Amino acid sequence: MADAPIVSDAEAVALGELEDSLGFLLRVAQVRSFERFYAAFDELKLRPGEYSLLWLVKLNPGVRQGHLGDTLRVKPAQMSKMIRRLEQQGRLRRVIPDGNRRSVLLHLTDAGEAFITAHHAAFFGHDDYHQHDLTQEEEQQLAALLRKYSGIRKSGQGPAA
Amino acid sequence: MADAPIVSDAEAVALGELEDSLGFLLRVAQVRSFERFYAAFDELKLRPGEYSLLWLVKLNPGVRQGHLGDTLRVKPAQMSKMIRRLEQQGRLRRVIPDGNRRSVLLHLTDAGEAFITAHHAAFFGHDDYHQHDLTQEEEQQLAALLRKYSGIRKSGQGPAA
DNA sequence: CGCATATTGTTTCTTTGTAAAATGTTTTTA
DNA sequence: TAAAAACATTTTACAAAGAAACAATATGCG
Repeated sequence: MADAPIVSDAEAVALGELEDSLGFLLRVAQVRSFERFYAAFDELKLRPGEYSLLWLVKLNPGVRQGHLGDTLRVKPAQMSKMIRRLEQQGRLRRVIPDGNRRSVLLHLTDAGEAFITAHHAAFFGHDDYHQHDLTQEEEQQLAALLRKYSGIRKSGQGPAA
Repeated sequence: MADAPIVSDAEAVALGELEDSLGFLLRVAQVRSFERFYAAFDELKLRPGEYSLLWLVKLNPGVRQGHLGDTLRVKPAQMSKMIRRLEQQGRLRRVIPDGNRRSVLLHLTDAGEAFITAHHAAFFGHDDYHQHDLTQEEEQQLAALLRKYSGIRKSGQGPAA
């Protein structure tokens, strides 16, 4: 069912200009992405944002919680819940620094490190959870266009000017 | 604030391979799309799915509610609420056909037609609510790649085979 | 210093979305 | 032609997401 066609074969609904609407297409693509994610990671009880969050903590040890939330586009209230959950799972450690005791700095536990390593290939690798029909080149094109649409710059690359 | 950079200028969070993750990029792009939508249509009290739904009813008068839900990837329960809301707004008419009295067929009211016409340009046109930096060619490329990712075929175009 | 303002996260409350059961209708089949 | 199964939508109950108020800490300024 995950790969069933969007419209029934019987009588398709005419889309008209909606076929070219980025808002519509982005929503449909994300629903499809979630379906594929859950199909792949269901047994792990992994939620969509969790691996990404842990991944960023690994790459940026001691990052501040709010700063991470800005990056992942997760609102503070939700961030709070996610962090507590990951802490209870024993994958994340919260540190209140003496320098600024309002803030929370994040570190992976050993279990967190192990988790990231164990599922790196499933999340990022060629047996990626995205079972789409894009060629590797198309996938890279799509990623580049989404970054531009969202205003995300690749690491090395500064502003266009 | 809608166009503020994703990460603070101060110290960017390293993304690593997440920069190329379609799952992550699709989510960020959709959040950005919603921000832009609300910025443009706030005063209208228009919700993201409503214009699309009315648009499809205009193009497919008498379409069945469930069939429309499949197309828009909206679950039945939510579909029910959206339809009732649009009916109360006086833009949509629900018709129970004699042929199959389980189903609900949808038609626009005159007010619904007028609404679609009035905001067509804002939703689809060149003064589109998407204030992105893509060229027109890039926008079409992005739309095509999203369709392929999602398994949506453009109207004229049958299966690849 | 001492009060006003800003920062950073958390808690609470409301809204939105989903899953499961219920309702009413149609089709199948024994 | 009843009983059973399938279908299309709605209702209900629950879970996830968002907004606004709250608590704690830090900074600026008289």
